[in-house]
Amino acid sequence: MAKIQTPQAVRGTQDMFGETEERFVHVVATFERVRKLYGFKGLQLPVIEPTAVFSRSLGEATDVVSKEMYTFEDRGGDSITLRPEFTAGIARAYLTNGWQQFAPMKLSVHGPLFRYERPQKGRYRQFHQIDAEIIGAGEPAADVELLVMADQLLKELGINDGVTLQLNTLGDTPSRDAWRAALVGYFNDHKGALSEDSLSRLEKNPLRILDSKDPKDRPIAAAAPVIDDYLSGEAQDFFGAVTAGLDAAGVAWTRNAALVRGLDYYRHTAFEFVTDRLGAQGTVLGGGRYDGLIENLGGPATPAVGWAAGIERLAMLLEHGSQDKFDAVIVVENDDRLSDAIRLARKLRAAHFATEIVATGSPRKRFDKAAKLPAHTLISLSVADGAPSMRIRGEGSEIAARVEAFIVGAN
RNA sequence: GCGACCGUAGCUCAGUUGGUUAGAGCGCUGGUUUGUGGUACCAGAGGUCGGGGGUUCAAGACCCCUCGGUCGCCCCA
Repeated sequence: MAKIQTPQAVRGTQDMFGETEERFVHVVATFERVRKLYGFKGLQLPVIEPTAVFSRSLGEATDVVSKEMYTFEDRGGDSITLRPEFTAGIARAYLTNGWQQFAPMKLSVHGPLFRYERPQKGRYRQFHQIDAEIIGAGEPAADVELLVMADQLLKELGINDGVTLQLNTLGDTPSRDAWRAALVGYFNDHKGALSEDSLSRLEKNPLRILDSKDPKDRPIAAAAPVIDDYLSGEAQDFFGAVTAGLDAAGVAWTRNAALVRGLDYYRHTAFEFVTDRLGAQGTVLGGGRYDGLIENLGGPATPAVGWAAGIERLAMLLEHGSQDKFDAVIVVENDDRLSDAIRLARKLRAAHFATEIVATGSPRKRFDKAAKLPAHTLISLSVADGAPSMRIRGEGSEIAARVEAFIVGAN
């Protein structure tokens, strides 16, 4: 008989288990707790959307739309896309459900996203993000609230060490356009010294030359025109209000004038929490104000601001995975005690003690097997001199004391 | 899309310039030992060396293709 090839996971996907899974869940649980502290409502959204949701918001011709989305035709002939981001889908839901009536809305989501990219450290084809948005709020206080929440989240996860908040403003539309024109002019004057990659960026996405990694581009980028010289008074006031709010909240930040967004719908605030501990994928959490997006989707002009963070990346930064521990492990050292063990386990679990039974394999080795499980209490059931015997070994912790007291009380 | 490195038991890996029946540790199963105990010893199961093709008397080692993994570039909504 021919041996069949064992199926493999799709490239760029992962099966999370054990410590990896526990870290992942911990990030989500922490996010859920923190976002409630700030009054953000939860949202559950479809994973698939009409392709137009993304092609219209991101721009038909961009690489991300043309090359990096999972797009397919369904059986009815409609073009469907696995969501590559949350923001566009949230904006779509806002419009289709008429949520203007609730504006301003503070919303949070988390779940899987899909991008057809080459996997590398902290980058997968199916990845997961937590996401927070405020839609319908045009004032800088909304930006501040979102940033303060992000800062608290990172602190509660214990990964704020070595993470810095980089902040920039892209200005309002006139400011941004003027700056962009000045940059294109400047880079055109220095064409000869730019790297090959940056020459093509000059055609497609000139702002990106500013954060080029190529050492050839660095000095040119460093001397490029800065947004500050092109900011309108209104845009300056807006950015000033954001930084003042952060200072008032005690959130540390640094200005990064090279922090840009490629898409035109971004306005004003752009930010990234960046770490040096994840190789090339340094951004841990990023976002900004996207006042132009909802209009791109055919809706009314609606100011909005938000951020998203990769759960896998956050999980990788966690100090140590808190391994789940059993409250009690019951060892059946003599098969005659199996029923007793089942009865006791049932009682413990009903009292909300996480309990495991070890009753398989060589009876002589079961104790060793059980002792290797992470547990607060180890309960051994055996038969000594013809009489049933139970021994409890606690680790001396408060939980162990409660388990022991419960067992004594229950018998 | 481009580049570098990698792919040998369930896991972590060794395998000498190609040369008999492919190894270790951990884990697993069984036995012995110990007995308020996470010990030690013995034995066993488990591998068509990611897959396909080629070179050779001979390939886990060399060549080509392919599929995965890792890291970087590009991109980054």
